[in-house]
Amino acid sequence: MARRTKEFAERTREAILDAAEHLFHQRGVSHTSLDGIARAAGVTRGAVYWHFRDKADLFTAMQARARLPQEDVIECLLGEEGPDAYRLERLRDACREILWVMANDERRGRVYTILFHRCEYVEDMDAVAERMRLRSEQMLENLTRYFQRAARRGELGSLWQPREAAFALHGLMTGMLSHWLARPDRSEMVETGSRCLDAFFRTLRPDPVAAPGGGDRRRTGLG
Amino acid sequence: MARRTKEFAERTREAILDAAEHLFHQRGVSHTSLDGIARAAGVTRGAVYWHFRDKADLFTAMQARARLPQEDVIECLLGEEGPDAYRLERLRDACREILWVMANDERRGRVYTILFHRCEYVEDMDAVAERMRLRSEQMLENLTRYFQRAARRGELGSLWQPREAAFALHGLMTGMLSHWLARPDRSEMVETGSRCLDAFFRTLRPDPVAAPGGGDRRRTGLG
DNA sequence: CTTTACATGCAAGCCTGTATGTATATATAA
DNA sequence: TTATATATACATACAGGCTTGCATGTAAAG
Repeated sequence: MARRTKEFAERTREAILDAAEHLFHQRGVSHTSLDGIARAAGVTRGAVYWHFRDKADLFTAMQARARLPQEDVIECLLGEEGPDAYRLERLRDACREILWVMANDERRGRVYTILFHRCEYVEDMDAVAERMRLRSEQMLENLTRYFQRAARRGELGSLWQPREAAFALHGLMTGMLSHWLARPDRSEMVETGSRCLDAFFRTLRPDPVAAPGGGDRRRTGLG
Repeated sequence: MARRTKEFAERTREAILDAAEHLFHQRGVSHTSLDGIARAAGVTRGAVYWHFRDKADLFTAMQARARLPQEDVIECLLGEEGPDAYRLERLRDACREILWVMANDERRGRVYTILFHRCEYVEDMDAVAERMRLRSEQMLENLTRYFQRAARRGELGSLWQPREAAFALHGLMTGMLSHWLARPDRSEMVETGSRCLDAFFRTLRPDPVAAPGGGDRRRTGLG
């Protein structure tokens, strides 16, 4: 065959990325050959090498395509203004949504499973590893900033310092994601995960609501 | 060369395991060849194939050699009796010790870094992956049981159910380990990690010390 | 003399990178 | 508008390296 149209080429590129995503997920990154990807995509290695420099480049593109929700969510929250900004409930809901996305969005679930359990962060992947580390630092900073502002609003209890709360939440989320993404059955991921988040966020509050008689635990919504 | 003594063979075996551990850590499991391991150990592939069936077998042996502290610790705690049994402080200290071990015991640190970030849980490694999953489930069960007994002793606050506390602690530990094991510098691992654990465990307590007038947040140490 | 604890050699497969072929879309010029 | 040139989007072919698994030595321990 030969050159089709520009949009056809784009579809080829997407097919290659799809194939890579599935094969990386099934067999792991380093056990997947470019030839295997090409054939799964219905093309030859020529096409792969046309669109991507090498496997690491392909991997990066695959990762970028499933633009990970975390960063966006937090940065979005950090940009907020108004009476509801920096309420802990907002952050908790954002975390809950991340769990939901990972459990229900097949692409995100696959890509993150690959990132967690199907690739080795060495050699040609060390650029990827460095990006992952940086993102993680960035996330910690953003969370810390969020908790700082929440604390300024009186949302954070005296038991927690912003930085420790950030580390704890980040660790908690990472651990839960790692746990469930290692398993095919994610039916209880959202439910159990949300309960953990609820419990954790309740402990962040300044007034832990000693459940006086069984009253509701929501604050009156005056903000 | 030829057959030396039995103990010499054992030393050869250890040398192979040492080499494998370092190379897996440096270059990742699937990017490390048995020939590379053999040469790093000062032998040939013949020796490797004599002692181990294949790479997966070698990997398993390497993992087993650095018998992971977690299981032992928890099972040890679960076997305890007496007035101090099932105090949350005991569990917290155990978690803290795990952090310390990972930061200071080079072998454990390396092996766990490999398990977290240097291998792909697929294909020939799926037996390993299954074991990891089972361990994780086991750990969750043990933690749940511990928190149940702690709750029976009145150590657990009403905000937490044992199962959620177990999930949260497990996630928190996994996340923190994953975070720091991805980085060469673990100087603040124990300190920051311990502060997170302290904060987390304080929130588990039945009486969250509502800081009535701004007083100190530590309990009087009669426990 | 047999078994152990390796070393060495060989065949085969797989994967990568690159070089080269090729047909077509598209730009350009006449 | 048509003819031509060129860049595009791949397919194919080739060389080379790296691994693995096995088969076959081999020297010393027991």
